[in-house]
Amino acid sequence: MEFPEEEEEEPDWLCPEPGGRESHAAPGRVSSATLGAQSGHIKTVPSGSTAHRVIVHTDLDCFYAQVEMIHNPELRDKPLGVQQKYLVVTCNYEARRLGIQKLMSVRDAKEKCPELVLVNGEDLTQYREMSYKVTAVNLHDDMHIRLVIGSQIAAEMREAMYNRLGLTGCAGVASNKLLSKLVSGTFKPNQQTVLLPESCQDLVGSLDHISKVPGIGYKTTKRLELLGLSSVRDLQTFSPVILAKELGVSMAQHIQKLSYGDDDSPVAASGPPQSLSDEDSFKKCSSEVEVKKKIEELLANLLDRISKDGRKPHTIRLTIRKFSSTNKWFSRESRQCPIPSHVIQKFGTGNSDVVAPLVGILMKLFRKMIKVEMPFHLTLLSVCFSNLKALPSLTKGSIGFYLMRSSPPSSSGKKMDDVPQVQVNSCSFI
DNA sequence: TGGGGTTAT
DNA sequence: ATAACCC
Repeated sequence: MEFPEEEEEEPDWLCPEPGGRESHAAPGRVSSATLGAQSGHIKTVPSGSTAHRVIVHTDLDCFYAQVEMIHNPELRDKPLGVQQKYLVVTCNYEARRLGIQKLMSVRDAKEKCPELVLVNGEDLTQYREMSYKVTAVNLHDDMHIRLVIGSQIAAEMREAMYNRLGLTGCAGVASNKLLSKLVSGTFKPNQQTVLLPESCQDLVGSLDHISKVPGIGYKTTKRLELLGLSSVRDLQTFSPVILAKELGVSMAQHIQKLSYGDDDSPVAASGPPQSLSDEDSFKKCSSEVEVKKKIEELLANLLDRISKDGRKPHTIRLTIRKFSSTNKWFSRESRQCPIPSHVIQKFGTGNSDVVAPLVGILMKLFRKMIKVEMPFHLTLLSVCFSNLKALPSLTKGSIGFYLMRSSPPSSSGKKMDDVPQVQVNSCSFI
């Protein structure tokens, strides 16, 4: 029947943070100049630590008594107890100064403090109502705080990008990936923008066409246009049932959510690329011999890059684009297959062991798409290595992995001063 | 529109 | 394994 409360002397190893009351930081656009200057101390995080969360627990002071005082302000400066049956279940701090404790009997309380004012707290309705409001405020303010912190992090990321690489860029800070991407370009060179939750609908509404929604590409746009949809509003208000008939339930739900700015897709750390490819386009390629020659060029290039990367591909893919006067672009076809394990082994060593078998595989893939006894006309060839697997010992989550330069580890001649200038296990923050 | 790249089915 | 999507 009572919200938990904590009653403790202030310990001397902690101190209250100053000024919670007046700190109404307003998120909005944040100039990098404003944020460039904050500084601070260095936190060291043990490698492999899972300490990446900040938990804030809030604990209201004598909740029931506060609610009563809000409803009847005259009680503010008086000792007040909230009574349920024969118990004073909680009381305000004035009453506590006078010796009243939680769950004291009414008789004991009156004895201790005859001036104690008692209100009946057996009907929980007003407390429940206030409780709903508390969670709503927490939700709202939590978002607010996250956005403020997000804008500081964005500023730090841009600072780091500039200091370390000399690159400038924009950033968008919002409650999900879709929105942050959409808002990031609002102010264009080298600025950042925070999207307030209230402005979310204005943002998606400001898009002049469905094709501007990230996630709705060329094909989907065409299909939506056939349904008569062109504005974001059109998509928002379109019948979900009919949309699902056209695109399937999953796609329909997905893009309709996007049209409202809803996006629950998780953020994934990107790290190094998941595939490496090389492609070339040309006016015409129509004989098997030519194809083989092009493929050998592409492959040589890729082999070079993959050996610098250090990882080994387990899948290989060949992509072609056939000439066609209508539907001029984007009809690509591809075939892929696993790379035999005995070929994979030979990757780090001199590449020439690997070329012949791979060309053989690629030509087989080619013949799966093109009947070579018939005339053909290609305008593009592409070779792709994917399903890249790290060498042993360099584990994919490790810090070293992400700090590693693009050159492969070499067994000889690596001096200690080649090692990164950055302290590996210290992160500077806020 | 070239040369990448990732994700959904 | 392949098409669709994105920048």
